[in-house]
Amino acid sequence: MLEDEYQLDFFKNNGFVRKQCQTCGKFFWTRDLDRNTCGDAPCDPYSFIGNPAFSREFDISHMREYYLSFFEARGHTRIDRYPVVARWRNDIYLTIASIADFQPFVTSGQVPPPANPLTISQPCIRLNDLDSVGRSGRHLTSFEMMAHHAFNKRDHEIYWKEHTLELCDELLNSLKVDPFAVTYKEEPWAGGGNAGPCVEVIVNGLELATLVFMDLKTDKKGDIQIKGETYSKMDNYIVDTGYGLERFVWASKGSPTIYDALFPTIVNELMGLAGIEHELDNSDYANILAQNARLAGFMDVSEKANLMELRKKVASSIGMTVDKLSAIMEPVEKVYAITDHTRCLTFMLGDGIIPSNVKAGYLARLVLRRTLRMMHDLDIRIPLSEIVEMHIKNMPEYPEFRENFAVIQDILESEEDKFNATMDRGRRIIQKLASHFKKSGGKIPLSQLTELYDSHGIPPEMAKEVASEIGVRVEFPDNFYSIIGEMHNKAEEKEIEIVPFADHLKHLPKTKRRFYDEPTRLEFEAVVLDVFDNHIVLDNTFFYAEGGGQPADIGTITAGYAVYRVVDVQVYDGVIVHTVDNPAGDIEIGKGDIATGNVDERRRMALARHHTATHIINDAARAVLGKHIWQAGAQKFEDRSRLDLSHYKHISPEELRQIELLANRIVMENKRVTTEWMSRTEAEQIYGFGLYQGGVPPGEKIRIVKVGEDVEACGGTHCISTGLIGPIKILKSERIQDGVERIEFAAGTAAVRAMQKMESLLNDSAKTLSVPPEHLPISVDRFFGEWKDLKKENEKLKEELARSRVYRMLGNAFEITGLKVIAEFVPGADSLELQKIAAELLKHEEVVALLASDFEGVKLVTAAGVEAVNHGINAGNLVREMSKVVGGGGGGKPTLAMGGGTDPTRIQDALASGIELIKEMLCKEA
RNA sequence: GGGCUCGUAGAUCAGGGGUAGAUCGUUACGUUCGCAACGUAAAGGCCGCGGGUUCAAAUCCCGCCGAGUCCA
Repeated sequence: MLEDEYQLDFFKNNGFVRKQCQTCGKFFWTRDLDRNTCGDAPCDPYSFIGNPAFSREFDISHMREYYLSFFEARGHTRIDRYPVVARWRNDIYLTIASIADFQPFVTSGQVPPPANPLTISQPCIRLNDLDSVGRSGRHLTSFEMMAHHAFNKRDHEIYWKEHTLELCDELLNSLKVDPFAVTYKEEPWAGGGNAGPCVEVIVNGLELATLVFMDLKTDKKGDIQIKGETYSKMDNYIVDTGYGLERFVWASKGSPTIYDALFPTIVNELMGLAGIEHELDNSDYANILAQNARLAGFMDVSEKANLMELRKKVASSIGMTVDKLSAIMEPVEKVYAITDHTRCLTFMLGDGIIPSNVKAGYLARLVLRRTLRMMHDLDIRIPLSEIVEMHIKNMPEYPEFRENFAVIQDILESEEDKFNATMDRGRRIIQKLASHFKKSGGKIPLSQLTELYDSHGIPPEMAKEVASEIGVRVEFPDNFYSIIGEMHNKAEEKEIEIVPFADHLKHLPKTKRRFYDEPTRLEFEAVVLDVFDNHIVLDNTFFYAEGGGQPADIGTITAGYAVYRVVDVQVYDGVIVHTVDNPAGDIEIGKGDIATGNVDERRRMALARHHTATHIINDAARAVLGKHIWQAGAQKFEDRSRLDLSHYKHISPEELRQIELLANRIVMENKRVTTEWMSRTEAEQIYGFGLYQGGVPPGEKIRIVKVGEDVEACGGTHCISTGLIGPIKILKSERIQDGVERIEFAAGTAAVRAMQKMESLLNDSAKTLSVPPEHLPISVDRFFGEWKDLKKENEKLKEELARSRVYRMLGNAFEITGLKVIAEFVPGADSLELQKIAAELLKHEEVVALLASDFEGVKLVTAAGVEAVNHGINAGNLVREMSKVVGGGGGGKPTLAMGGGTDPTRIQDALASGIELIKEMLCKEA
């Protein structure tokens, strides 16, 4: 990045000089002529700990208010925060910065900002440095990014670099920050497809703010190179600032760690529960923490090796052994992490994330389980919800969290139960595995540990703990978790979506979608703009193109005498392509022809009914289950529709009935369904982000569909009033992911058909049992019970029969060299019967039995008593040879074996060959 | 969205082509004034569902349903 970018009048007029850092070589601006380092870690240490950077202390809410009103007083409009779950975006799950609120449509210039310039304090969540949280003294998973933004265009500039720096300097001055302690470090910024010059604002070793001047976008033909990417100037350029609220509070207090500055009461409460004496008044103790935070500022402590390094440095600087220091620090660090993580969870759950094993929900569970594990380590035995409640009380400026607390508590409880169940299961698995390895005398190999973690969620630390109780050693490398990461990264390949026939579409104008203006019209005329293969593009159309989980319309396109059946309709960048079915060959329609389109009414109505019904079910589910309900996906069909909802437990049959009833009431109220096009920003401000149930549509204007209480951004076709939907019948619900429930339902004719189908299922079943349908449950129960009883009785009888047959067979037995040989054909006996007989015969040690039946082909069972086996008889070999005779195979143990074949006419031959074989076996033995 | 593991008695699990098992729990009997403990015995299984391979499937293969877990 060019040096010129930073040559500002602000610096020159305010006595700043540009210097190069002696340590890191980066350039920075300072008023202090004697300064030689940039002020940032690791070049300079923290100097605000025990020595606050501001003239007075601020807590979070006062600091936030101070900042926002400061910028309000300087011409900025204050706007409300956005949720921490980035529902308006499909590229990230969590809001990671204030600018994320305005990406992509505001930053790209497509949509005007809600205000300009504006100021906001945006709660953000970043989980990148999870391992450093608690250890470094400064890392947080959740923080508020205070910001002021100005969105400039080439022809309309609000303000740019000069004023941004003026404002920053003025803010710091107003807080009585020593002007000589402030440095502005030059640091080019790039990320998310944009880049620009950037200034980091550092006070007393702590980076308090980042001022980004975003004016570049990635462009393969661009002439500006940064970090291997080429960029070009944008037409719009954006002031993107980020002031760390929590860091401001920390700097104002000068406490040893940021956690003690932010939530002292919660930290103290948890320290107490963990049995730690957290006396910050004790100067020795405070010094350990302060020294730890100062030195941690220099390094990345997420890795174990670095953490050890940190311990050594801190230990030597305060004259303590590493072991003793670790013993003090580890529990303290865990309390800090728990405090931080629970605030993160408060934001996540408060904003409606449902813990799950996918997407944002997985991130919530990740944080949640880390927290539970640490609480377990410290033996803190209070429900998670109690800590979350402390945070909620601490944040009165977020009343929505208190309102949602009942649901949050419920979620946390069920998550704790799930976690405990997983850990119990895990413990048993390890115990089993460990005792297996104890027998073989080895230790548990790494491959087993990775599988344990990957498949069962058992962390290696726990495996080690449990295995050592049994006396089996477990070792795993420090980079265990990165090994897991690599295991999963291998099969990572992204498919690039190719727009087919892009060449044809390039020059075509966007198709006019007339089904929005006249939702009930189905016949229309249009000019043919292009025809290629079996695709037709018109200048306007009433055919709905597949989108928003609604399949395409079908129908016909007619030109002259030629009629074509439309089988698919897709939209590519605004151009609607009708695909027709033409087995005959060439399409006899050309560019410029006038064509008539006819949309199939039956299908259109069926899809519209299901679409409007989907909104109603969504609304009804929210009313019955709670405000956390969010659409996680939807698909409409002609005969049914399905809707995936975020919910943390199973929808009970009773809840399902309530949802169904409520949905049908909304139908019967026959409410008007209204649609209007609105500016995105306005719509978001009026209706909130609940609009984006079905995803985020592009563009400045979005279509708002209101169905009763439900308001969504939606591009689908709808019934004009709810009464037209007809009945709504829920068909089933299933859990498609943890935290996501799917409801399948039918509307209108499809609902009637579905009910008829269920009715006939019932009637058919009832008919088989000759009972009325209402008796089915009782009758089925009775029949099943009787069937079980009969099965048992049958088995008993077979055993009895076997016993009685045995007497007869023993009488028929003939002798071969001292052994009693039985060769019998038992007509109709199944394999189990023969086995029972054989088992009975086996009680006689000198018996050799060959049993055959003609059940389903041929079944054979052979048995040899102990004495017979000693004489060289092998039942397995006998049955194998006999089975060959009847065209099959068999095998088993020397004492008892089974086999069979397909040719019943040769049963006697098989028995004869068995007898021969017995003779041979005895000869061999003799 | 992708990967992996698992569905067997009321519970926890073993078995992994050839007569379905263990432990706990349940019931009965014995011992006891009674209980606990102990002893003896019994009851309790569509081996998740549906196909396929095989003489034979709880076991192998395919599909579905259900549960768990890791990664993005």
